[in-house]
Amino acid sequence: MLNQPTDIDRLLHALGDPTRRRIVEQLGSGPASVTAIATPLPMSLPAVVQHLQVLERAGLVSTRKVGRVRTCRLEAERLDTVEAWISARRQAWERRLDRLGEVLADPPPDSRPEPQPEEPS
Amino acid sequence: MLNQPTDIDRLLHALGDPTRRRIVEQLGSGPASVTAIATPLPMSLPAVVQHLQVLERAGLVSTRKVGRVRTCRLEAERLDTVEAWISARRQAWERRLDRLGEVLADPPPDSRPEPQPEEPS
DNA sequence: GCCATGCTTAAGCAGGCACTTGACTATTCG
DNA sequence: CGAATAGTCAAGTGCCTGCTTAAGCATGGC
Repeated sequence: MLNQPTDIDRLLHALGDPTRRRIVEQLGSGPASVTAIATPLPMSLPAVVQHLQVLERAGLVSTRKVGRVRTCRLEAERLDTVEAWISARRQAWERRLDRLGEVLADPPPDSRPEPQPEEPS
Repeated sequence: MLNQPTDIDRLLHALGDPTRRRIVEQLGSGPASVTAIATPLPMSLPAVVQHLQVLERAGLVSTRKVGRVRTCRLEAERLDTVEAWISARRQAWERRLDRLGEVLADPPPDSRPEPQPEEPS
């Protein structure tokens, strides 16, 4: 944990907080100012700004200040990164399960790779 | 945050930690005992057990103790929950962008729903 | 120019989280 | 029966997080 956080790290951590997910969902219906985001939330404005900074560091929202109002926009493509991470792993596991299935369906006499822990009943 | 954590909450929080993701990835190549999981990790065994508890509360791994060895198994379907959450939101946003695209392509004289902040210039 | 608006900055605080060590229990093996 | 192995439990530590309040600083409308 003394390591600097990676990309997927910041993403998952940012999405791990319910307040931030709520912000993300609200931002899904269009860009909004900081106060517009903060108003429905049960906390102070600086707290919301801190959440927004976490989301921005994760790349999930981009902000732009014009005049005295900062407008926040959702960066939806960033979710592709998360989805990619998930489906990559899922595919790997499914391949493994497929191979396991083949072995179970047609067990050649000595192709057990590893003494898998099997309960001896 | 004084709220009790929801399902997706526990999932995203569990996956938000690099050590836990590493455990998940290692478990992707088959079930393993606690010490087998702990050995490659640069921390004490109790620390690993605590990570495993977080993963178990999230439903991402299930464990089973037979004799003195506890075997941990990955619950891959749990990632479907995360993927579902993501793609549900993404679809909603894409629908919105589609509608926005339609409006921009063929603007009927009075169907602007909201004064959306659009950068001047 | 003046006041309201919209943020920003700084400091501080409570609780959570990721660890540690040390002592203990339960199982297997020689 | 020991002794090694596998995990458990409890307590404690330090850092990180999610807040707070209070003050400050621009911008915009009158």
